[in-house]
Amino acid sequence: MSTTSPRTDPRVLRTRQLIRDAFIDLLEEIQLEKITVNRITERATINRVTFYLHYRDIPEMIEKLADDMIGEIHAIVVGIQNQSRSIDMDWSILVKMLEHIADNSKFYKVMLASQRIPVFNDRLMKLFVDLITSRSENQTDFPSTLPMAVPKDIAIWYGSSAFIGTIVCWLREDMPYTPLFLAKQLSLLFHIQQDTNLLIDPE
Amino acid sequence: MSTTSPRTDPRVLRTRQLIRDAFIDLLEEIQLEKITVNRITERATINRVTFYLHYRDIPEMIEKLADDMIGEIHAIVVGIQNQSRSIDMDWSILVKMLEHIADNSKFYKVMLASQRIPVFNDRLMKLFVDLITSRSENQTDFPSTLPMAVPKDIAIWYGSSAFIGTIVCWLREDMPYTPLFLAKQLSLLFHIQQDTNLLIDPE
DNA sequence: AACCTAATAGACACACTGTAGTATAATAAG
DNA sequence: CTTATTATACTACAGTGTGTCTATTAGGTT
Repeated sequence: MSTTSPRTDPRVLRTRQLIRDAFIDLLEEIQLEKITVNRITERATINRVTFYLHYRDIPEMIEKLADDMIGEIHAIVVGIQNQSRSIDMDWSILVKMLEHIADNSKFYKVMLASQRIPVFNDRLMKLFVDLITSRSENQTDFPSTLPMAVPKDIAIWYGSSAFIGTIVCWLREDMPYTPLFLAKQLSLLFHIQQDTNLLIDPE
Repeated sequence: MSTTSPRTDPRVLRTRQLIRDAFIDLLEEIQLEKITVNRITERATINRVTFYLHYRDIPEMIEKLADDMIGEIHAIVVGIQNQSRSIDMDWSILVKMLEHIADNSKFYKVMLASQRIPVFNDRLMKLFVDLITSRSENQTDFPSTLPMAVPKDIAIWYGSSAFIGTIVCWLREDMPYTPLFLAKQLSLLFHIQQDTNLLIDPE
């Protein structure tokens, strides 16, 4: 994303970090609607015009911030997928994800839990949907016939929403459980759903 | 909420309806950030100052709109809870809820699915959390011991998020299933989770 | 040292906000 | 029927935020 080679000027990185920190800071204090470019640059101790050298406006800046953070999670996912193809691949992914969120809890809390940034939620949702979809496709040991059959897309909506929603609640309550414990519970709840139901394709 | 006796002046109701319709209309077309009082009143064919006679600003207006709509859902819930105390009480509630959402799909789609309004999501979430919480308390036929035990709060987070998230996805895809069918699937997925797990209290 | 580029400073036109004062029409109360 | 109240309309204005421009300073790279 933005951590690639073409951007090496330390001044640019410094400014972006200042803007990011100022924004997250403000997001903890005031409503998103009340946050202005004025306030951000004032808090970041940079010139207002400098902001426009990096982002067109606040929504675009938010999008870029989301890009970066989702990029980091994505790197975790593909990293684990490459290093181990074992049965509990998705389990390790979940733990690493929650640890990453815990490490950046201030960021995630405002972007996801306190002042909700829809773009950010969307990106995470897509990530989970893709993950669960590919997981169910690679799954050959599927229970074939059961009394109840839930359309695949509904089951995926259900599972993905449940994951993200639970993480959001966990962040809101200031992470009362360890990432490892929560990952265990989520895994438990999710696999019950997956294994008990026959997922049928909508077509 | 606002449908009570003290407010009978038809002019007030008319103005509020105009504002509401204009807002939902705009929300379908442009980003929430770009919506101004100017645009709303222009679209509503009312004077800009009139807006301020009803709401302090746009966030407050959104909050009031959410109040009204959540009030309607709440009325559905308590209505059914009073008329029937049967085993499938929560099932009837779910169907009626989804039917209500389908009836007001334009409103729900923008407020919940396309342009996310966090306040609205929060209210719905609280409603579901309360519903599931009271449901699990009144449940005497609980499975007592099972190999896995998930803390009650996590299970409630999981279930509530799953419900709302699934409804949101359903709205985004323009309701590809009937309310009745979706209610059935949600009920299925949810009861598997509830009945298979021993929910333990955090204390 | 010379060169490039980021960041700053000040200014500008423009849009939106929030509030004030006044006027008009409809409703409610006597 | 008359009067008080309420909702809305219209105009105006000061304050603030936006986005852009130009010229200048400072930092980093070679």
